[in-house]
Amino acid sequence: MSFSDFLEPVSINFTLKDHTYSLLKDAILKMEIYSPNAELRLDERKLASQLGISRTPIREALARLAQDGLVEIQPRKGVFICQKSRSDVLEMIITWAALESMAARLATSVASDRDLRSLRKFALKHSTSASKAELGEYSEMNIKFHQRILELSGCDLLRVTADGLFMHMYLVRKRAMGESDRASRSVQDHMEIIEALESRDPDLAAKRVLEHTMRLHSHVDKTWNLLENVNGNDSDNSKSNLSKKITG
Amino acid sequence: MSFSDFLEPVSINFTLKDHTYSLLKDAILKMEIYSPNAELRLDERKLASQLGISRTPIREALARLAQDGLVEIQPRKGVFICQKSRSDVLEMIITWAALESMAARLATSVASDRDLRSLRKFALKHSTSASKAELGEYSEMNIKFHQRILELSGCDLLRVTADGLFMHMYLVRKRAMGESDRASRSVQDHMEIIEALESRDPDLAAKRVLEHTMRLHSHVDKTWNLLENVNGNDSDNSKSNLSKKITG
DNA sequence: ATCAGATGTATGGTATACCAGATATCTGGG
DNA sequence: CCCAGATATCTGGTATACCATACATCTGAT
Repeated sequence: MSFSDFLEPVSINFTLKDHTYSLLKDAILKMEIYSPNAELRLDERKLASQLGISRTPIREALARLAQDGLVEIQPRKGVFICQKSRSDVLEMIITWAALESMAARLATSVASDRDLRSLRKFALKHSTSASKAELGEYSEMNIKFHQRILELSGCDLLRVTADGLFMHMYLVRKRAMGESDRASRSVQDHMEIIEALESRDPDLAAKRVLEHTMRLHSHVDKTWNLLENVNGNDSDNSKSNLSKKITG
Repeated sequence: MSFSDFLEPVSINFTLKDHTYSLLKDAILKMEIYSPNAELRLDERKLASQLGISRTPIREALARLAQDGLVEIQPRKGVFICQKSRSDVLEMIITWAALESMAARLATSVASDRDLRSLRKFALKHSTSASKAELGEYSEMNIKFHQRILELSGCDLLRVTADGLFMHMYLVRKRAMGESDRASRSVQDHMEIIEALESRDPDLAAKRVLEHTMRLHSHVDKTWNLLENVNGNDSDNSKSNLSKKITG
């Protein structure tokens, strides 16, 4: 074994730009952007010196993050992490509902019996964590369940688009999600969704996913009460109690 | 009137980066990217000299376009305009259907009678151009009609997300859309959608939008037969004839 | 004491130089 | 004539210098 056999290249196609993009994205998603002392401003030069690279790849990464809606670049002012308002979050949930409802509709046609059995098994396995109030774990599995439905649709664009929304939901997860009384209802919903998929009924599956997700909409609508000051008057939106109206 | 009164500033917050982004985006959307002699590669230095600016703002604009999925940046290879495969387009239509169907659902609750009257008037006004086979005009109005429904949902995220899809559809409009026998059916569909909205029936409105858009899916599925060589084997996708299965 | 204007500084916007990988071209041996 | 290896060059990746704006601070006049 010669010396050069140990020299595995660092990974081909590696670019600082892409690396910085993931790095910044993860950092933003992990940080508590709603804590009162959160530093919302990103200083290019500071980031550059912290990461030990120049500003160029950082600026390109920031341009991508801005396109994602994660940060806002104000010309000659600075780049700031975007805080989501209640109505932003409610719109995300609506859009998510639209996508996943369609995914469920597709899944009744294209998912295999094996896939559905696997989904049921997954849901059952994690149903206990809901009752035990292990909310962190449950929340994690909850997301996975929904992502799985998106995957089973076979439509990658639905999945990718929804992933973009989940990313933002992750930002506000601690504010909007996870109360124990919702978890048991959620488990029941999931089972009914699986049954609809198994019965290969596109309308029923779509309806159940829609209703399930719109229950989250109602919940967030009622319980979002934090730091409203940052975005001022946000309570006049006309989507209040929308969930019941539109699910027929 | 003094001299300086004539010196109107160029427009505040103007940046070359943003300007270049719109410029390149429009250029890409307008060009015939499927013509056999289309130049798919974008040369940073060439663009820079053509626009008379440096590479930096161009690179930032390209980073954003890549995030949009309009171009692909291959590290140390080059940046290329993305050609859409048939299955890409079919997935876009599915996702579009999901979004607009939800928009119609919402619109039954939040759109005013006045808005709906205006929509009906708009559809009637342009229904003639369909029969006159003025396909260019009809196609334009067709898009507008659908965008209007997205607007009437009151959910900006639905609208914005769908706009991102329309943008891509624009790229392939000459291949996928506009045959005169579809136009008259389309007009009829539109009227039925408006009726559903006016009757304030969320399920019916959602269903009719879904079926309408999935008819486009079927149409593209059947008629997409161009330049398949660029993306190789693309006919094995399992979404063929999906439209009928999933609309119940 | 207060505030308009001047000045300084921080920070994003842009241009440019240089580096490195990828590809095309050349060249010499077989 | 063909092909492997060397070489040239093209082009994207990165670093850095410089410019312009926005904002803070200072200064002096009222």
